[in-house]
Amino acid sequence: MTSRQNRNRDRADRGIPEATVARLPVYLRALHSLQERDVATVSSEELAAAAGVNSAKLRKDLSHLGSYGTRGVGYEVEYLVYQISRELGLTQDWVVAIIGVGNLGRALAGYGGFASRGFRVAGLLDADESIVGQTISGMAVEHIDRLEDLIAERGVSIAVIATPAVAAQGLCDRVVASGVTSVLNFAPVVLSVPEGVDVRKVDLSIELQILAFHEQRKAGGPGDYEPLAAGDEPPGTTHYVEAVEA
Amino acid sequence: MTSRQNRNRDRADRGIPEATVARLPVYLRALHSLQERDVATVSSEELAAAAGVNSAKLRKDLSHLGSYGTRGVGYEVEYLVYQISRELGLTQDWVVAIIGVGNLGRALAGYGGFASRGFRVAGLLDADESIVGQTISGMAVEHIDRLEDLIAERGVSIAVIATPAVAAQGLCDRVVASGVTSVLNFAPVVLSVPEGVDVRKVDLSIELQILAFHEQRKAGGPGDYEPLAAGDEPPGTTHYVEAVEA
DNA sequence: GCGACTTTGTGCACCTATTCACAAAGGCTT
DNA sequence: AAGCCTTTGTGAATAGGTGCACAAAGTCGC
Repeated sequence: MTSRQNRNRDRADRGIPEATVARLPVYLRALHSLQERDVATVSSEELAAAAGVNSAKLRKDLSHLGSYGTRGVGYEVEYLVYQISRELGLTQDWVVAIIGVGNLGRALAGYGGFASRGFRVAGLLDADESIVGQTISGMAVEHIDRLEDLIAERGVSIAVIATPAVAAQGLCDRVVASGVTSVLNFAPVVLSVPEGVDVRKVDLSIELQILAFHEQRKAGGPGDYEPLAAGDEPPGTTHYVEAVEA
Repeated sequence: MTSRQNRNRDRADRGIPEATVARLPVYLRALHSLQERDVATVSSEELAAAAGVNSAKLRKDLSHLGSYGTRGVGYEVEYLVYQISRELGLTQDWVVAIIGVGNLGRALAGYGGFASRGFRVAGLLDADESIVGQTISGMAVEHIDRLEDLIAERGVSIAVIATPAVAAQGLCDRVVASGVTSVLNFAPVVLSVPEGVDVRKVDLSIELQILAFHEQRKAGGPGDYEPLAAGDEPPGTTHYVEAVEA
């Protein structure tokens, strides 16, 4: 029934679940690492272990792309790499601009994982005159005034915002006004954008806070020792605030 | 029924959904920003807008902590800040070690969002002799050999791994062996840890890949133009691989 | 002190995601 | 060429998360 000829049509093309999309890059990385070790074939069990998920989930995820496995054998690594890459859109080049060249921007500019997966950094921009003109990872930092020109000239399709929080929304607006519809935001603010623009957020401190929550739970949880009897505290007293505010 | 005296007991203490936990830090940030503007009271509608979620979700999330709002009025900002901080465990100090002092490690070391939310960076470690001894954000970089000592001496409870991929698992093992049960991993690998240890992953390139997927969908999606007739490709041919491998 | 108005907290229905468990499929051995 | 063995792909059950819509609760003006 599923001959190799019509596999592409068999997959439910327009409906890959978001949760699956978020895991595909993880599978892809595991597959690349298998490729480096010259592994030609992998079972769902092995690949799932390498990706840190359970094997049923992996198989269901892959089944959304089509039937790329062989029963009794497993998946052909190379073929699967191609199919996932294609589904994620990594077989084409994406032009990225990095806005804000502080430590984080520098880390991003030098991150090998971008270039090797179809992402080409075409511009580094900053507002700080003392940074503009510097060469970072072989690329000159340009002034933020040139943002709109640069997006248009170089065909930027993804903007990475790595600026302080206060600057982020304004820059996001400019970027969106220039036609960019995908933004990766590292600034600790919620960006508001018009319909049709995708924003993904990476927040360093949120992850730490989630860890702290679980760590606290392991140690007994809040309320067990009641650091101060908060429930009896009349609102308006302020002394508890200094515990969390720098 | 819910007098202020027994609010703490009213909340369903041991069952805060994971999805809620992940949003609490976002609410907290929005609340801090309201505090700075001297706003004393906020409705679920307003706070939800500031946090970028819908108001029913916000109310349900907060209801998991207890009943901290007043019908007809809203939530008292200061009180809510305290309750969320306490639930997340931010009223106590967390001692953090940053392992790997490349650009990313530096960015993390200098990130203000840590210090101001109960996270104290107590050590910066690296294996590179030319980095050891340097002062980053007012703190001397120490040699990775001192990892175990340092964790024990300073009571490190959270380890942040910001090293190249190859080094990450080995360092993670050492950190876990020293008793750390919370790890924040920036290296692009899946870390395996024993039961009881929490790992959270932040992956810069995965987020970009997810954006690329959606960007591609906006432009018509894969399969619409069929860059090459992949379904008809016999497995074993390799020319498509160079499209995705650096 | 009362009624109108606002806003919370939540029951319910829906949707998405996860996991189990197994029939169907394919390869390999004899 | 037949049967055994492995592993996929997926139906069905379960769990988890979201959002609507509204009753309950509380404030504020008069």
